[in-house]
This record gives sequence, C-alpha cells and structure tokens, in this order.
Amino acid sequence: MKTDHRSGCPINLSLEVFGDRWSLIILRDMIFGGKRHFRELLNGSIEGIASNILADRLKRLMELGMLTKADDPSHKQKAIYSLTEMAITLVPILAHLGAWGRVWLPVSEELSIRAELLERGGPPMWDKFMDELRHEHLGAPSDTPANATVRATLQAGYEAVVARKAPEARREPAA
Amino acid sequence: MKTDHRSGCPINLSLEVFGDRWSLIILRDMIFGGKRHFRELLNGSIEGIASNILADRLKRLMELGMLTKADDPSHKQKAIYSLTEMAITLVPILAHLGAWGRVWLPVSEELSIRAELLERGGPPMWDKFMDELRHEHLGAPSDTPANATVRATLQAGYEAVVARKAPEARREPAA
DNA sequence: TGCAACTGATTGCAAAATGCAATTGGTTTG
DNA sequence: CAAACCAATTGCATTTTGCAATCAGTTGCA
Repeated sequence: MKTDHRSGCPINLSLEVFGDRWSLIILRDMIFGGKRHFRELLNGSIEGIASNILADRLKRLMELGMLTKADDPSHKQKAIYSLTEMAITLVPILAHLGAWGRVWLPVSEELSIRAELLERGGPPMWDKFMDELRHEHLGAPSDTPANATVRATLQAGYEAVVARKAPEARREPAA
Repeated sequence: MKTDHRSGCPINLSLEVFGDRWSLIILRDMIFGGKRHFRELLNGSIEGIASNILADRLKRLMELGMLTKADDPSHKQKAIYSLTEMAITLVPILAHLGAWGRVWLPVSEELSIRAELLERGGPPMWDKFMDELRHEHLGAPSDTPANATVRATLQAGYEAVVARKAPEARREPAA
C-alpha cells in the first residue's frame, strides 16, 4: 500500500482515495445499485468501465480498506465484493454530491431521481440506508422488511420515471 | 467546452467536474485559504502543483463555470480569480469530505483542525461561510465584521495548533 | 461427454494526462 | 536600468488511462 501522501490535509487524503474518474463510480454502483460481482460492475454501469481499470480499482479500494473480497459459496470462481464501514459512511457525501450535481449540471431525469429522493429523505433516510448496507455487507442485524428498504424506494422512483417517460417503448429489462 | 458526457448521472457529472487530482485542491485553497492569484495558488498549496497543471485547471474550471477571472486594477498583469455561486455551494461537500477524511485517513493535526472546526460548526457555520464567500467573490452585501469571519475563526484555530505543537520552533511565517 | 456461455481477471498497445524544469513576454519595484 | 515578479507556455520523460483481445478455470445444458 502506498504510504507517501502529498499532504495530511483531510480533503487531499480523501481525494487520494477516490479523486479519480472511476473509484467513486464503482462505489456508487455497489451502494445504490447493489452490485457485488465483477461482471455486474463491468456491464452494469452506464459509463462503461474497462475490465482492466475495474480490476485495478477493486484491488486498490481493497488495499485502502474500502472493500473486501470473499468467495461466493454458490460458485467456485465467483468473487463477492463487500463494502466496509469506511465505504458505507460515504453515503452522506454521495447524497450531497448528487444534490449539487442536480442543481448545477445537465443531469438526466431518470438518473437523478434517486438523488432527488435521497436529498428529500435527508439525514434520517441516509442513516436508514447505511444501516441497510451494514446488514447486507457486514452481516449486521436489521429489522427492515426487504420490501421497505431505502434501495427499494429509490428503485421504485427510478422505474416510475422510466414508465412515465416512455410507457410505450418499454420492454423486458435488460438486466 | 466539452459537451459529451459519460452519463447524465449527477454523481458522474460531478466527478467529471472535479474528479481529478487537482481541481478540488485548487478550490479548497481558494475557499479556505482565500487564494485569489496564480502565484498564491502555485506556491501556497502544500501539495505542490505544477504551473502548467494549475494553468490548465484554472482554464478548465472557468469553462465549467466554477471560476471567473478579472484584471487586478492595482497591477496590470495580475489576474484575480473569483469563485462563482456554483463553486461556493461546494462548501457543504468539502465539509463532509473533510469530516470523512478525519475519521478514516491519516490526517495531520495542523491540517485537519479547520475541518474539525467546520464540522463542529455544522450547517449554520457553513451557511455563514458561504455568505462571506459571496461577499468576497460576488460582491454581495455582508454584515459580518472582518474579524468575526468564519475564515478568521478557522485560521485562528490552525495557528493555535501550530503554536501548541512547536512553540519553540516558530519563526516568521514563510508566506 | 462435449461445448457454449460465463467467471474474474491479464496482456499488449496507443493515447492522454501528469510532473518537472526551463523559458516567455510583459510589469513593477527599487 | 536591472532585479524581481506576473501569468502563463514549451519541451520532454514518465505515468495513467482506454480499448480490444485474450486467458484459464467453472458452470449449465444437451
């Protein structure tokens, strides 16, 4: 692991962790998209990451303590990636980032509805979501029924927008 | 200005704005360090940006609407850079980023005291700080006396730490 | 058994970004 | 008039990124 830093400034050190074009995209897909496998991350993100970059970033994020990797018991060569607490606590930052982007950048409606719902939910919703992630990724106990999760709420919002925008063009989901 | 984006996702678009190693460092120095001139940014940041990268990023941030440039009336070849409202509204994100880095990364005490004070001040302090920045950079009216600014508070905290850590080793400030 | 599809990667190579040092044309200061 | 200062720019080596092809092992299915 790299141990020489440009400076001990918290903002600088944070940038050294995810101040590149892909790390935060991968974390976004794991956090909000529920992606856990290499292929899901490779094919699932609309930005189209290359497989060598993905492999490199996953390795790097593991070295930095943001992710862990484990064998999938159901499939000998399948690896399952998990968020650590360090990564889960990025949720408020991602929420703020999404809110900022919605205001200032040419976002598309489908892809920003999740950010809008998360912004409206505010810190209580972020806390609830982080608890869900702890349950999914760290095995922490949870008392939320699966159909009442924050992720399900966000996904339902996304699908409502898609249905409203192009009701006649919908087909079976690609994923 | 580049108009083709990887996706319309707010997080992705935000990353396209400052998802590199230097843009957010420059904005940090302008926001928290009060740097307005090329030389201040070049020599002032401890991370040591190269002049060609600084010139490139300033130009890029202007094209993106985060900064504006004006002639310094007191000095014909001096340019003064100003934050736009778009950049000023990054303050809460930077506050969260600093708070996250303080928890998870090997920050130095001197360089993280500002983040700590900003975190403790919470959203009311961030709002006050953003108002100060609007006054300084956008010419908005302000009713805060100069010695009661958030920036002065943060700077005083920094100097207190430096004084406490190495009281015998202090000299005239280099800058 | 055989074979296609899928798993998490790795390799080779071109293009782009970065880092560093020197330099530019102009301005201000002493 | 010379030294210092100003915002950059240039040239060049190194590093990072992006893309396509490929890899060896695993699984599902006929």
